[in-house]
Amino acid sequence: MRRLTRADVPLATDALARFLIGMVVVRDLDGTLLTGRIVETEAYTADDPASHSFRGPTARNRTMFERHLHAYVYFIYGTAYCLNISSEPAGVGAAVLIRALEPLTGLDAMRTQRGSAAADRDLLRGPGRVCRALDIDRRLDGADLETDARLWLGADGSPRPAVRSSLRIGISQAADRRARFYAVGSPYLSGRKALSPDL
DNA sequence: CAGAGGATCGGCT
DNA sequence: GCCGATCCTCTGG
Repeated sequence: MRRLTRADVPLATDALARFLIGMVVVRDLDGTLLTGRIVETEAYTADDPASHSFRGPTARNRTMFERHLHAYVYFIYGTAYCLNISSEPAGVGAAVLIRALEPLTGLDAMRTQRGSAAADRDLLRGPGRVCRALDIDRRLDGADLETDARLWLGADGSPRPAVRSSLRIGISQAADRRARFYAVGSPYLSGRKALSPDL
């Protein structure tokens, strides 16, 4: 598995969100590798009222303003963390939300983290589950994914899946933007089935 | 300083 | 499908 560098990936948010479908999230838990293939993302741009960055930098969202390939991790609903990858050059507040992964390796460790005997299909289906299973929380906020030992992105040379777009999930502002991207036909997607048609 | 609301999940109907 | 849990962050006074 080759580690992705900044030179490998698009700067622009929507292009990055699309590019990341098929890439691999690698979480190194003291030498145990938990990995999953990205099957679903959402783009949040600086001019998007639904984006945390829309009203400018704050203590919470500051890593959205880092240059691309930094981890932006935030806590939501008192119960869940969400993992994002910052996009765009430094100073522009934008990121890609990782919504779902197909589990590849370390499934037993993921179940331990989840604290349940979840089926493979449910281990990483949804942004909160991804963070629970991969032990991702605010400690990883701001991590540089090009150099950090704990969390990085990989390319394993597998064929690129077909990608389609849809409306985003759980959004009330700018709800009409088609900024969700998914691997067509993947059984590991979150959300209602109607949002992820195969054709 | 108080109040509202949120890029969710799991359990129940 | 709906509802509650749970708490951090931002906003306004």
